[in-house]
Amino acid sequence: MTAKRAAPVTERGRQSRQRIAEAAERIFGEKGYFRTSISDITREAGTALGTFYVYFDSKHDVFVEVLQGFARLIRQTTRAALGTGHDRIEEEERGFAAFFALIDSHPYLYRIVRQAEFVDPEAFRSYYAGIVRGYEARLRAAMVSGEVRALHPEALVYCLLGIGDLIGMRWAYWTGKPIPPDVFDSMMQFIRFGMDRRGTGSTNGEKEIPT
Amino acid sequence: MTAKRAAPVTERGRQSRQRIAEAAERIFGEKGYFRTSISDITREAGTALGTFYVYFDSKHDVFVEVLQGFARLIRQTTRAALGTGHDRIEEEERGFAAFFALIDSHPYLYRIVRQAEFVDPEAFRSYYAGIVRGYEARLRAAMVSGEVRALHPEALVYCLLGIGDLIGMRWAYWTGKPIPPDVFDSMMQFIRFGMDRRGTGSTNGEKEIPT
Amino acid sequence: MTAKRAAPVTERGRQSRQRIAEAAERIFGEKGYFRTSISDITREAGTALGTFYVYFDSKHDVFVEVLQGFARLIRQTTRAALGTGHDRIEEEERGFAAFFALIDSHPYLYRIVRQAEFVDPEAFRSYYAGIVRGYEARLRAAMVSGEVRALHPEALVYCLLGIGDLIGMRWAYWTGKPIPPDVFDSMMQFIRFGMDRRGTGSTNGEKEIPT
Amino acid sequence: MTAKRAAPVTERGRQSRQRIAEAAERIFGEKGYFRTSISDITREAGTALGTFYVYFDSKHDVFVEVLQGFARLIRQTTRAALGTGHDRIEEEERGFAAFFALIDSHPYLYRIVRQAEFVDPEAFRSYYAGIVRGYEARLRAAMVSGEVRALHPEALVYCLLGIGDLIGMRWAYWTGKPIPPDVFDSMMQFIRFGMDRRGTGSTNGEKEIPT
DNA sequence: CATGAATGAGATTTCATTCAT
DNA sequence: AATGAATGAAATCTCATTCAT
Repeated sequence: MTAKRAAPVTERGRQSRQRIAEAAERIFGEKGYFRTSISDITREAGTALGTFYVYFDSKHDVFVEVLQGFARLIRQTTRAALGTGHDRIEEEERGFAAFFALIDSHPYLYRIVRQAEFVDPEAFRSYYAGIVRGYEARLRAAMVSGEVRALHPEALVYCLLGIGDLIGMRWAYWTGKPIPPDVFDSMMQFIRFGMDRRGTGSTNGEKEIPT
Repeated sequence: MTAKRAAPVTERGRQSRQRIAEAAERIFGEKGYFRTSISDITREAGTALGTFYVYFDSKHDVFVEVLQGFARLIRQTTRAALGTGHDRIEEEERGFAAFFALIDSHPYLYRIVRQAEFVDPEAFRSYYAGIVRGYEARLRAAMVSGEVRALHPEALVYCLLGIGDLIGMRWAYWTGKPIPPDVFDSMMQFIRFGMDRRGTGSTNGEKEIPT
Repeated sequence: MTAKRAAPVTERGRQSRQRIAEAAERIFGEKGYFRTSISDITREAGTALGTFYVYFDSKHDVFVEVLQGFARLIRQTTRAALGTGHDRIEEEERGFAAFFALIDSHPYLYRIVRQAEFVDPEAFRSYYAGIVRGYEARLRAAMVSGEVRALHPEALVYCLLGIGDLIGMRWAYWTGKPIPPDVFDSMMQFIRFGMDRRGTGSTNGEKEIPT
Repeated sequence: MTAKRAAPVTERGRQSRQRIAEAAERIFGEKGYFRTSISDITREAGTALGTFYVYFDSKHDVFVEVLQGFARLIRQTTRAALGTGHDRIEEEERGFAAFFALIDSHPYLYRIVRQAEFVDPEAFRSYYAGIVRGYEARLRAAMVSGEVRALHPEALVYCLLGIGDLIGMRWAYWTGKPIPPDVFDSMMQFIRFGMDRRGTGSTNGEKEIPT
């Protein structure tokens, strides 16, 4: 889809393409998109410069591919956490834990997402849109079942994503280590009280939620 | 401070320098740091290319200056909201409102902050550190007075900043319009329940907060 | 050695690199290092500007390479004159003749050496050091065999190099023609009496030479 | 003569001009002509950039002035050594000693001369021509009186200048210290035997000197 | 006289991309 | 498929010089 160039047919070709894509991921993560040159990528990949253009049309092209790969990965990972908890809040907790574990094991990819906004705003928005869509649907369902309280479900999604983004940036990304448990607990406490309807029992006197 | 070049001595020089800094702010906001060239800036400022180097050492140099200017602005603005509410939560509300109004009137600056991470990670972190410091101190005070609940005050700060960041991105920055009231209300409800100790009365059995 | 850029792999690359190095030699000789621009060099070489940077890191880089090439050439040439004369003085004569012939056929290179001092003092000194080392060793040997007189062998070497430098500058380089025979004879007479122990027999009463 | 700009009329102007000329001398000596910018000079002089052009037409202009100042100085210094020795050789010795002392106290000026060749070949040659003229005349006189032997007086002058140049470069300029006595003695021994007719008594069978 | 702001031509360098082999 | 040489547009930065005050 992304690459207009012909997909490799031989096994050797497939390997070359993959080596380049993986090298791009590492270098983008290390130096950032704009400071990365094609020859940085091919040097890392151990191929000749020209080989890049056998498989990709441009630097932008490979960037988008890497970004989409990460979007897929993040969805798979968090989705895997679904259905494992007793209630919505527990699932949130597992989802966040899975997300942080992902950042931890793929710090480069995290950085790639953060800069995608400036490389290709369009791609960046659809990255978010893809995540938000499913997330919002699940929260709405939980609202219906009375587990979750929110005046504006999409706003709630962005609140949650924002929390994950910055806690992840501050502790996982900046320190290069796993999130400390007390930080995680503090964050989850905040989230639980913020969204859990039953946990607090306190919706008395509030404006009613628009469906 | 930032610029090693001599500060302008005459009024004319002062004006030129400012015209360039303001032009840089606009262009960085529009095109992003990496896609902006010095000659883009001077064209916008209406000066010759060389004039840029009379006042700044590099593109990076102006960028940091602009970033620091915004850091100052954001602190002034949010600080102005302090002491105007009856309690901590009300002050949070006013602080967030002030922040969103700021993004609204300076969308370029918002974008500049978001990309600072890739331009100069060091400057980006100190930008955050400067904001976090005061914020965290105020929250700790509110925890002492029993208004606010948090297991880990710094984590709470990053939760709140994350919410502001993404809600601001999604509604103020992406749409170019003020935050819709229902989004704002939903966000504030989430925050209020998340951090307000008294509103919920439910701190029973929790780990005690480290001072 | 000098260039950090990868050496050319194909024959075509080898030729391009050499064309550029040779063009640089000519232009440096004509206009001087500082007045030469990279595009002067590539224009002379008949390549695109960017091609220069495929093979060299900077103007300084080629310069040093050209200088080292000349150092090699000068050593080879003068060394070829060795062992052809009956005695040390005759060898000096042949050495000087060879040196002047070299200047004559490579006036550009001569100019490059003279300006190396200001381009790269370090490289300039090692150029001299390389020449002095062998020269001094040969003179010491001739002192042991009683052919040559000198209180301080290294000083003698610099005297001889100084003579060659300035006579070469005045007659070969400035006039663009071979050294006139009478000038050469006069110089050699001066040198012979200056250093030949047997020719004069007059070391009587002098401080003894430190071995 | 050199400066086409009006000579300063006030005392203040005279001082400004001199401060700039002296600053130029230092900076040219330190960084070399081509790496020196006008603003380097005025910064060192403690004046504004524009002030330079009140007194000089160009960088080249001030360079030539500095060079000529040194030419004057060197002639004065060596001439002062004349008439103080019993014979020509003794005068040579004093002349060389004076020259080396001069380099020692003005290392910058020495460097300026050496690079003049590449800044302004014309000025460089006349610098040499000015020195050679008087030098050669004195040697011819000494030849007539039978003190000195040379087949080609001008060649002898260049031999002597070459020796002074390189010995000065190697010991005075490179080391930044006075010439060691043994080096000086060795050099003078070489010169004495090389040119002194009486010291060796050996002009027998030589071609006669052209007057 | 002195100043310093302004200029713009020109130099160096990078790099995405094309292409012949 | 793979290579690496070649390209030239574009970006950054410097600096001699002019000029208004």
